[in-house]
Amino acid sequence: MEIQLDQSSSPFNLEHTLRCGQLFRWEKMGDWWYGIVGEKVVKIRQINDRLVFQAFPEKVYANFVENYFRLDDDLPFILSRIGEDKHVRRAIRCFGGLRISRQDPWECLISYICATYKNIPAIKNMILNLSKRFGRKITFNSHHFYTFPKPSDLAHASLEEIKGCKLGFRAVSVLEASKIIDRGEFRLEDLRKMDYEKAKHELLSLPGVGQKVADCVLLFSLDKLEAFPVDVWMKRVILDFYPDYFEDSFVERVVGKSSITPGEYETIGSFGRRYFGEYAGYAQEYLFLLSRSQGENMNI
DNA sequence: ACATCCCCTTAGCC
DNA sequence: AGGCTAAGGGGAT
Repeated sequence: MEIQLDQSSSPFNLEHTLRCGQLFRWEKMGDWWYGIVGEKVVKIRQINDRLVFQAFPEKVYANFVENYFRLDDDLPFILSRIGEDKHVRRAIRCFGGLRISRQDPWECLISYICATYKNIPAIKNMILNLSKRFGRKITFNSHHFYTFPKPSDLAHASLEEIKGCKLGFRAVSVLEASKIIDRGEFRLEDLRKMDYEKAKHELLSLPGVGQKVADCVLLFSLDKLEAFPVDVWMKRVILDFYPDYFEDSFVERVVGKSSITPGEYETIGSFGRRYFGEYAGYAQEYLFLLSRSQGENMNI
């Protein structure tokens, strides 16, 4: 199957989208990207304006790919809004066509609980371990892939089994959150129809979910494009590019710290939403990629 | 080689 | 209330 893109009305860059650190389940082999999405392996490549894809064991159609990569977002409009800022405009020139993905909320939640205080290669490794141990094996093009475990798979695992996937202290949060989701006490899909603030408040009640994890889940899986995740990279970028929007004492206090308090997180996050508007999450992704590429430490 | 720091932070303690 | 600290283990320097 393939999708014909119109780069002027609907720009898309597969490479930037898969390399920007929002997704942990994609790997490039030769000219093709292979990813595990739900119960399927998806193989995809972009050749100029063509997106060519194939899935196994079940087929997927254009609407599946369009939904996953949010090709329904009006990207030219979004970029014109956030691109009023000169730093974001520079990021857009470098990484135009980057899109936020629409992930499965359950997988996204567990992935970002695992992401706590970890670098991206290590996060990928933990998720692969969980999937090998608790997911389903799919062999395609003579490569082995493993689907992401379902809530009941993790909820009924022992703490030791989950720790065996190299999750460290995150294992307790992953197990407890899985039990809550599996028992039906927390319905992730219900968050989609709530506003950003309410949905975030709900997510914060889950173990292992702080503001950063909540914002990532809301942005990458629940259509809250105003979510503005603040990690150490984003803290640096914001204080570096926009110091005049904060009190001098705030900048002085926060700039040298490797971690930030919940209050400081809120200050930076609400600046992002106020300054960039309803598509703050898109601005965050462009700035995130820019900050990481500048240091040349693209350990993604 | 090898030590040391860092990591898309959270939660528990005081 | 808010500052301090511990918590896997792998990657980067």
